[in-house]
Amino acid sequence: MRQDIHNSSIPKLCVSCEARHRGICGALSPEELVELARHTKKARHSPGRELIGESEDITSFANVMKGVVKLSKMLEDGRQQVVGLQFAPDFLGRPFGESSQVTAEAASEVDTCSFPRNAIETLIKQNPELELRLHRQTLKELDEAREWMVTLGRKTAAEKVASFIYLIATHLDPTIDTEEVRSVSFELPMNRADIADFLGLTIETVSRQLTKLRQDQVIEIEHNRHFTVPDISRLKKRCG
Amino acid sequence: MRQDIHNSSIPKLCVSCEARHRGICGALSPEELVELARHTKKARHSPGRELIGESEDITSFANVMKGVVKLSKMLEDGRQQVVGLQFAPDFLGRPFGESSQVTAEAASEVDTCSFPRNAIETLIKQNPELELRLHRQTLKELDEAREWMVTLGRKTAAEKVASFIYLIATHLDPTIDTEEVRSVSFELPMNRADIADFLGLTIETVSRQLTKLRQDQVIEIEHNRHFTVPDISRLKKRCG
DNA sequence: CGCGGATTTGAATAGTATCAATACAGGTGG
DNA sequence: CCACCTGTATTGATACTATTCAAATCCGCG
Repeated sequence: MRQDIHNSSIPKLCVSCEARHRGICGALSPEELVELARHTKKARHSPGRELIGESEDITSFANVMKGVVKLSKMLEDGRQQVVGLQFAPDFLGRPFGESSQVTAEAASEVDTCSFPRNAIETLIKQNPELELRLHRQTLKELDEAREWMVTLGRKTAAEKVASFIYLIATHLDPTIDTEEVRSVSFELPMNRADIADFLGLTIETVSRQLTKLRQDQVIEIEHNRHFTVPDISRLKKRCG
Repeated sequence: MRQDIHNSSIPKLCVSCEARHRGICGALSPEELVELARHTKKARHSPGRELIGESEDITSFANVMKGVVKLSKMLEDGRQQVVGLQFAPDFLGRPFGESSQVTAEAASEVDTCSFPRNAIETLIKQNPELELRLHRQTLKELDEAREWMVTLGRKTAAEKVASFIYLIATHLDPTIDTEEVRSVSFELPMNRADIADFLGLTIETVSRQLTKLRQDQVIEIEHNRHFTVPDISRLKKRCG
């Protein structure tokens, strides 16, 4: 747990929360945190649990505290595309009361810390730094979306799958330095169907490409979900 | 030209500019407009002209006043993906001094109205409404990016090409009502190679799909660039 | 141990890319 | 005015990648 000089003045709820450092709560003073914490509610969600419905009015916002949330869109005939993944301590929800146009769903087990829309809107009005953080988060999501557009539009199935594993590995462990040879190990926060929907492929193709990566000893897989990448730089070379 | 009550107090430059209505300049008071106009420079760019280089420091921002700007990203081996299109009166440039990670290039003939980064940053500090408009623009770009991710990841070549024509038609003429049968006509603001890079296809595939749409009388094409869509709703049905 | 869902593997097919050739439009110079 | 040239777009034949449909295997769990 990170220690601050005045931890005592900070809500218990917030003391060990990453959102207070890298997330939007970093914009808030201890007093504002106390005020916001009065309205927050922590919750745990199982995989598949829908957090925000497509084009649904958003009545509350949330910080992702643990796990991965997938944002997806669907075509009328049922084809689905995952358009974003939110990791802790990302912010979930859309400012300005516009409808979101995406479905947010827990991909893995997810913990959130949610607060009513008007609580955050009141804070935005009195603290411009908060608005700035929200804008930065939007810019980050835009960058990630565009980066992924390159993957969707221009990479082969093999490169897509490699890129996906690379993305997950680097997001779950932000300390990864790709320069030095380094081994990483992690639990995949989603199933093959979600991966396929993220990559614009079928589950079968995803599976085949995973098998190929395993045969080439770029990755090791145990129990379907536990991945080990013995040499990140070798994985990165496969991302195209 | 739109008329305002106090047109006289507004810089000549701005009087007939859409950015003052739907763009970011709408956040500015006449006095602020005057101040900003002191530093602005109108410019015309030919197709292919690079406006912002990838991961280049951005020293100036701009409004797109006419034409279409394409935002693209490239893989090391030269594969390219167009990740966004900016129409008048969209804003071009990135707040917070972060590098942009995308290349902005005039797709058609483009007119811009540009101003130095510190001019806009000064205005942001004194006018929170401007920051809000920029945030909204970012949200709009994020929505468009995600919408396009569905197209890239989940649509067939035929649907992609139909979606592209639909996108261009609706952006060039925002009054289009898809409910009533209506004919639209427009100049494509980009060549086949750009379309292919936007759709994640090859030029040959784009061409074949255009031919098919023409044979099915969903579109008419004259001189390669001039498109007519006799019935928008029929085009929309092909977008998947 | 056996069931059901998730994942992998296999064979056939469809869709898109690639490579090559042709057609077209716009501009140039005789 | 026409022949020519150049860059862009279309069309054709073939190769290859990813999908589809089907079957087998693995895994967690009662």
